[in-house]
Formats: sequence, structure tokens, C-alpha cells
Amino acid sequence: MARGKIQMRRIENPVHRQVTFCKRRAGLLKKAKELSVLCDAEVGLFVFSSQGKLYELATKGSMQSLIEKYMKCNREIPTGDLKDKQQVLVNMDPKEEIVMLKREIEILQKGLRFISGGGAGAVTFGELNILEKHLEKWMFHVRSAKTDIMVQEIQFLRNKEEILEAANKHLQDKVDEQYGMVELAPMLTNIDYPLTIPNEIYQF
Amino acid sequence: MARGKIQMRRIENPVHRQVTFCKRRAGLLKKAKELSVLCDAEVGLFVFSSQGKLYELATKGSMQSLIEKYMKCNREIPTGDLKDKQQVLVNMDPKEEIVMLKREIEILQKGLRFISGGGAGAVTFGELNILEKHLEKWMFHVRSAKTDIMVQEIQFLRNKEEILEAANKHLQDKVDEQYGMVELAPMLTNIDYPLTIPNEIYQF
DNA sequence: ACCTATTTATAAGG
DNA sequence: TCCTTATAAATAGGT
Repeated sequence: MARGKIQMRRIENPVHRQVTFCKRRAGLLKKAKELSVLCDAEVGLFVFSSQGKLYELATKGSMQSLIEKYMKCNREIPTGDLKDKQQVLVNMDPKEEIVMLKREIEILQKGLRFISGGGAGAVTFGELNILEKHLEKWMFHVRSAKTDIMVQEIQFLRNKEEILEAANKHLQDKVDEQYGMVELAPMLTNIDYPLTIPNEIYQF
Repeated sequence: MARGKIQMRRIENPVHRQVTFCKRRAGLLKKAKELSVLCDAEVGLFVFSSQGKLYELATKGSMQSLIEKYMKCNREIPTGDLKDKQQVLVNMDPKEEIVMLKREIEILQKGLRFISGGGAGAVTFGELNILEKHLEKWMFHVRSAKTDIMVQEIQFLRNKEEILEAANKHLQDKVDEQYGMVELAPMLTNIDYPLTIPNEIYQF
């Protein structure tokens, strides 16, 4: 884009590739933030470098909650399977789907027994794969619920704090008024910002 | 960026905001693709418009697999599971059954939640924490069971291979004995190590 | 990391 | 949504 066009294919020179990766990654993250701010959108972005290093951005809330939201949008696809976007999209015999759903229920039941038995019993590799996917999905749900609660709590506390501070200012003014020119040390005002999140909400 | 700078904050005019959203979303997706191609990186991107509509891009494989990679940056992702289910919401009678079955799955999921903490409506932060811990534990069980199966399979195959190789040597000796000094090319011996894990154990 | 000639993205207007 | 165009931003190649 500058000082010469480049072909849209993998940059072979590793040094150039790394430099370009840094620059464009920064650019991409910036643009993602901008889109979010300007258009009031939620953006989730993650980039794995060819060495496997992760760079991420989640514009509202956490990446967890964004992923959760993403999963909800795609809940048509049962958890046990990896999706295959184009190929089998066309159709599937409903009877076949019933069979598969029944099978999935069996697997879940078996999995519950497996789990509550502390991992005893005979389970196949494929069944374990399906179970694992379900567990991941449930984990998403739990974690995003946790995040939501924390966010709400923070919001609540901030509001409360604002109200209290305003009330305090008002009271202080009244006190000043009554005592005329007498200087009083500030007592409950001037609370430090930012408030830290109280530990209680992290407890059981 | 053109015909005038804009302030980096939410665009108040809804029409402008929508137009800008379209343009910048397209630009962002383009840049994400380019980063992936030029720098051999994996990029996952999703954007929710303020109306909640989802736009996504996953540059290698599916978004599912990228999310999994994100969740556990190091863990390998099994890519088996050839069968795929899609929504078949057009049909009438089987549709009912499908809905019922899906409902049953949800009930099972709730049952699982119940088992975990003893709380039917696990909504508090503490309960969620407990659930999360349980899920982690179960995930561990499931994954170690998977690993065990793989290890056993590998062990089995190695044993089998050893036996076969021994049998082969024995047969070869017999042949050599019968044909005296005649040199025979090695036939079934000298199998290459290391053995790769056969695909079958990833299937159902 | 910084520079800057160029390419790209895009805001405003139809 | 798509087109045009003036202009802001991003960035390739070099230092």
C-alpha cells in the first residue's frame, strides 16, 4: 500500500512477514476498536501468529461473553458435531436427525453416569468427544453468567457510589453553611477513584 | 477519513452510523483476510451490529475450531466427526419429535446442573463458581479418559506389531533355511517407526 | 523504531 | 445499497 503494491499471498521473506504481521495486526485491532466505538457494535477478534501466539480484542465485556453470544447465535448446530458449512447443508432426512438426536441423548445419559461415577464405565472415544464438546458449551454458559453478574455488580456499585458522593457533597455544603467560615476537614467525601471491586462478589 | 475527519466516538445520526457500519465492517473483514493470507496467521473475527446481527470470519477451519483453540491455546483439536446435523425446520410431524428431543437434551443439561451443586436454579455467583469447578473436573475426567483410550490403542498396536514382526522373522528364517543360501529381499519386516496413530480411534 | 511515497479506506453526497 | 471523489489513514520499503 505504500512504496509499491504487494501481491495478496503469503509473504515468503520471514523478516518482511513478521514486520508486516506486526503492522497489520496493530492496524486491524485499531480498526476493530473504531468500528465498535463509531457504530456501537460488539467486536471479538483473535489472531494467532504462525508461531501460535495469541493476540485478542473484545470490545464489550469479555471475550468469554462474546464467544457465548456467538455460540447462542449458532445454537441450531448440535454441540456434538463440528460444523461443515457448505457441504451437507442442503438436507438431511428428518428421520435420520431423530436417530442422531436420540443417540446424542443416550450419550449424554451415559456421560452423566460416567461423570457421576467418577469416570468409571465403558465409553467410546467418539462419545467422549461429544461429551467434551457439551462440557465446553456448559462451561461457556457458566462463565458468561459469572461475568454478567460481576458486570452488574460493578455497575450497581458505581451508581451507588455516585449517589453517595453527591449526598455527601450536599451534606458537606450544609455543614459549611452552618459553621460559617470554620474550616472542617473533609470526612466522607473525596473517596478515591477508581473503586476496586470488593472481594465479596468473588466469594462463594 | 475522507472529505473530513470524524471524531472517534459513537456516530449519533442513525443513518450515518448504519452506513459507516457497513463500510467499515467490510473493510475490517477484508483486512482480517489479508492479514491471514499475507502473514500466514489464523484470524477469528465476529461483529455484532447494534441490532444484534452477527457477521463473522474465520480464516482457517471453522470458527468453532478457532474458538476451541482460543479456549485452550495449547490443546490439540480432534477434527473427526464427519457426520453433521442441520436444522430441518420445514417438516411437520418429525419436527415435533425433534423439538421434543431437543427439549429433552436441555432437561438433561439442567439435570446435570442440578447434580453439580444441588441447586436447581443455580443463579448466584457462588453457585456458578461451584458449577465451573465441577465442569473443570469433569472435563478433566473426560479428557484423561480420551487419553487413556489413545494410549491403550497405541500400546495394543505396538504389541501387535511386535508379535507380527517376530512371526515374520521366524517365517523368514524358515524360508532361508529351506532355500539355503538364496538371498531374499526382506518382505514384511523392517516396518518404519514411529507408528502413526490410526484414524479409526478418532471415529465413533 | 522512524520516515515518507504511495496505496487503500472511507466520509460525504447523489 | 451502490457510485463517485476528495481526503484521511494505513503501510511497504528503506534507513
